[in-house]
Order: sequence, then structure tokens, then C-alpha cells
Amino acid sequence: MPKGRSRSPPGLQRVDAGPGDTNWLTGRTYSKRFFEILKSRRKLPCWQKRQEAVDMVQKHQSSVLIGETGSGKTTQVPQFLLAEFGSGKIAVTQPRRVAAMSVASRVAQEMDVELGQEVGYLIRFEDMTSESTRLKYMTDGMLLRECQTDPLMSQYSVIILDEAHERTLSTDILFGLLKEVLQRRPELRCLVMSATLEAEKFQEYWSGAPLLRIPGRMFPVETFFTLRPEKDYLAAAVETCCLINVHEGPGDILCFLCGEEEIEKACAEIEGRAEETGKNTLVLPLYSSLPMNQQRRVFPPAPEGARKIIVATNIAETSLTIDGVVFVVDPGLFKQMLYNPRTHVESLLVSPISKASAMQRAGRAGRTRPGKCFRLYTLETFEKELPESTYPEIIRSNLSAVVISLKKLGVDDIVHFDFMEPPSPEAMMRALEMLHFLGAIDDEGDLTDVGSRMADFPVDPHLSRTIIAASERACLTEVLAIIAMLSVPPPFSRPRYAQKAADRAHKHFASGYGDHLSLLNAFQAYVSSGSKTQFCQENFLSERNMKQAENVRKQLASIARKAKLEDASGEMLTHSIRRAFIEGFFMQCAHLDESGKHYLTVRDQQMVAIHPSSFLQHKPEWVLYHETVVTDRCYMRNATTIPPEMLIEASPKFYHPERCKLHEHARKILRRALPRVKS
DNA sequence: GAGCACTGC
Repeated sequence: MPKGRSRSPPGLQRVDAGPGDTNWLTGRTYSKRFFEILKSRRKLPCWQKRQEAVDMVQKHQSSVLIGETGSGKTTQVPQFLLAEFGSGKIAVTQPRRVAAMSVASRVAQEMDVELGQEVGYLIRFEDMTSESTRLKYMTDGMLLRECQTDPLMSQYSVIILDEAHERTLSTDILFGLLKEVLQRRPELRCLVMSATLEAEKFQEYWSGAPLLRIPGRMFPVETFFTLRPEKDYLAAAVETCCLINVHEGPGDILCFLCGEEEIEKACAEIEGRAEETGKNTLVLPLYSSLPMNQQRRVFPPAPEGARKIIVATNIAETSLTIDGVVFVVDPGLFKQMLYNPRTHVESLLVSPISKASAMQRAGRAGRTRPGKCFRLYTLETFEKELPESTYPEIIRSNLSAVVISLKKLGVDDIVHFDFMEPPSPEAMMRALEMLHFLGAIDDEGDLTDVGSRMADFPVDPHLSRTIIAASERACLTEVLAIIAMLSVPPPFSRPRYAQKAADRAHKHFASGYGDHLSLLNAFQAYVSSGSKTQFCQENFLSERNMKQAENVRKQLASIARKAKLEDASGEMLTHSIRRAFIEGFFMQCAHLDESGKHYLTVRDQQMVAIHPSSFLQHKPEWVLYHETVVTDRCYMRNATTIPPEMLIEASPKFYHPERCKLHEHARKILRRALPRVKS
């Protein structure tokens, strides 16, 4: 309860304090800075609509708010609602951790409270909330996790799903869950906030929820299209950057490309051309695997008289915002992960962006003053070929993790779950089939004990099944370390200028069994090294990714402890570790074909090869692989040798030479191994 | 013997 006297009347007026008022949340006198910030907050477009926003949420259980860039929706609307609703907690979800952190910190300032007290954030690995927290910014995945222990979301009186237009996997699942919770909790309020379009789609899904549209505050951006389609988007992008550099006035350039390699190539070319023209230009690459200190270089303003040219992936479309950009070069492409449920193969493909993305990219030019956007495609392409919005993640993903977590949340009838965009029946079937193979669901489709324990772990079902198996085979510590390493971006760095040296250093970690055990060697060496920074430098390991693996391992270990999984390191570790992995990956194995040149997967006899980055130096008869990646060929990434008798022992149904459906050649090898099988 | 968009639990 507020202490002291507060002259602010209850309700919405609380946010618009005057001199002498005390903080309605804490009872403390407002600081000078509070009033300074308040002055600028009052100018945000959101501020004009605050009564409407509050009324809408009060009158309707679910509502939609479209707030364009610069409207202030993310920071202001939750404050309005908190002031008006008085009691109860408000959750505001974000797709990304950094956003949850930085917005919470900003709002804490605006409300004149200490971050982590009345205003806080909750993300994986960090809980910056306390008992007094009333406004909680969190990742959407975190709210989903919370539902496992509190399916009615009972601690909240309002739930705001922000950036809903991004349609992350977690947001889409939360949509469906919330719809059910709202029926059981009539007092609960839900507000879906989105930046773009799709308003009707949201309204329709939320059965006619009211809609409030708040304009943004941005500078105009003039958009140009090419007259003819470009054959070579990379060359066209480089050319356009150079032309702007020479012919346009001051202002930084942001150029969107698809991947690391082409970005580095483009940077080199633009730099070379800029030198020829004698322009003072700073060319900077930007992509997520770039070390942090190099990523940070894009933010400071260019030196006096110079121009910054930033060549970036999609990371600059939503995750990072760079001020000072006046020109945007947009080839209209990005890399997208697509999952084919029929073949079970994921592939990373260059695909056209959506109209919504194109608008978002163009908007990056109008943050500080009027800008220009050069689209390297025709107006006709834009109008006729670009989809309205990007395909939601849920309809292009492997659903096994989604299905197991819904089962754990008590959603039994997954097929009739109210998805805004229902995934294909085939994708659903494949996921159920996979979970059945893993023993996570029974013949009736109900979650088994094993499945229930698997769902506690924030990893893919193949991996959580491996964890359960490891606890039964006295190798949990080691398997958790390997899984942590498999869950982070590749930890072995191989800089262009020192590839040989990197390969030599990495050899120290090599295990003859293959990549899983090599990852373990690297992790153990890292953990026990004195100076970790120095160790990573000397051994060409990415310190960022190693630290992340350490975090993941800690979290997994703590979940395992709570689940009372057995953790004793036993004998014959290399044997039991591989045996544990088979439990989760017996469907992801491949055998050498008769010619001894290619591998065939056991799942569908697809031709695959060991990835060149593998530690495996020879071609073992049977390997287990973590994943396949498709480029010009199909590669198995992270592969480990498996003796055939171990496969028969683990899964006679799939590997018994007389019962399995494998090629004759594979059966021949299995037959030879049969006498060695321990029954 | 070749390449990893971007997130999240």
C-alpha cells in the first residue's frame, strides 16, 4: 500500500502526476528525472489514446491494439493498464530477451522505481523480479514455461502479448492456451499488441475483439523500385551502396543481405570501391555470429565527414536498431528455415521477404530524419509476389517439441487445439509418431511417465529422451555437458586467417568415437582451465558459446536434480554415453552403403555424408547423427560411431536383421553383429 | 572436404 499522502486520483490519472504528487506505487516523492521523462512521454502518440486503450481492455476480455513504430505502445500501454487496474500483476511478453530486459529497465525509470522491484523482467537464466513486482516483462517462451506449473496464469490479471505480428512459436501456442484460460477466468484480460497489418486476422481469431489503432511517429521514407528484376542481387546491392555513397547526401546506409559469407564479400567490395572514389567510408558487417565487440561497432556515429555503411542480415530488421540510418538497400530476400515433414529434413533457403518485412526494413531509414529506401525488385514483384506476412513459425517447424509441451500442459486433443494457423495434419502426425517411437506417448496418445519427465527439459525431445536414458546408465553429468554443447551455436571457431591453426588446436579435443565425445572433451577442458578467456583464444573456441553451454548445462542439471534423476558417473563412459544417445536418436542413424562411399539413413534411405567439420577421420559402418543440414548435398552434423550390436540391443524392432525394413546390405552387417548382442 | 537466417525454453 502507498504510504504518505498522494494527491493523484485513482485510475489513469495516476500516470500523469503533477508537482508534489507522490509515487502511487511506492509512496515516495517523485525524482526530478521522473518529471523530465514524463514530459517526453506525454508527447508519444499512445498518450492521446490512453483512455480509449484502458476502456477497451476493461470492457472486453480480449482486445487488439495496433501500434505502429514509435507509438510507444510497449512502454506506455502496460503502465496505463497497471494504473487503472490497481491490483494484480501484468505480464508483457516479448519475442527476445534483450527487448524484455531493455524495455523493463526503461519503464522502471519512467515509473521512478528500482528495476526488479515494482517493474522487473524474467528471461531464461535471469529472474529480475521480486514479490513486489507488478509489471513483468518476459520472453514469450518464459510465460509458456510458467504455464507448466500454473496453467491458469493465476498470478496475472492482465496478459499482454506484444509483437504478436512476429508470430513466434511461443506466441502462437500462448494464443491457443489463453483462449481456454479466458473462458475459465472471466476477470482475466488479454491484450494482443501488433505493429502491422493482420489486424483482421487477429480480430477474427479472437472472435471479434475490438481494435484500437495508434499511429506511429516516424519520418517519411521515400521508396524506389527497380524497373527490371535483378539477376544478381549481391552485385546489385554492392552497386547500389556505392552509388548512394557517391551521389546522395550525408546519412548512413543499411544494406540487407542473407548470410555471413556474402556479407563479408560485399563489405570487401564496397570498401575497395569506396577507396577508389576517395570517399571517407566506414564499412561494417553485422550478423549474429559476429563477436560482440565487432557487433557493437555499428552503433557509434561515424567520424566527422565519414559515412557508415552497415551490411547486415535480418538481425537489423527487428533485433537491433541502429540510429542515424538514412538509406536502406533491400534486395527483398532472407534465409528461412523450412521443415519438410515428409522427409523430416530441415533446410535453410533463401526466400523472398514479406510485404510486412519490406515495410519494416524501409522504416529503418526514417528513425532520425526523412530517408530513402532502395528496393532491388520491381513494384510488380512487390505487389504480386511477396506474401503479406512471413509464414508463422508453427507451420514450418518440426512439431515434436510443441506437441510434448502441450501434452504436458494438459492439452490432450492436440488435433483440435485452437491454433490461429493450424499446422498440417502431416506435420502433426509425424510429431506424434516420433514421440511414440521415443516412448513419450503411449498407443492412446497419452503422455507416459518418461514423456512427462522429458517435457521438463527445455530441449528437443530426442535430447530429453537421451537425458532420461543417461540417468539410467550412470553418465548423466557427461551427457548433460554434451547436450549443452549441442544446444548452442558451434563452439569451434575457425577464422579465415587462421584455419590451419584452428584445426590443429581443435584436434586436441578429438575423440576417435566422433563428435559427441569430442564436444565433451572440449567442454571439460574449458571448465577446468584456469583462464577461460585465454583458453578459448589459444584453442579457437568461441567464448560466448562456451559460456552459454555452461549456462545451459547448469540449468539442465538443476532440472535433473529437481526431478531426482540419478547422477552417478560409472564405468565404461564412452559405451554408456553412446548407449544413452541411441535411446533418443535410434531413428537418426545411417549406415555405409555397399560401395563404402555413401551413407544411407535408416529412416528413409536418404543418401547423406559426414559433414567435413566432423572429428570422424574414417568412415565407420554405422553412425548416429544429431542433425542433417542441406546445402548442395545432405550432411550429417555431429556424428558418432555406433557398433551395430548396440543398435540391435537398443531397438530390436528397428535393427533386428530379420525383422527390420532396412536394405539387404545393412541387414547383412547386422546379421554378423547378432552374436555379439547382449540380450 | 565445406559452410551456419534468427529467436526461444
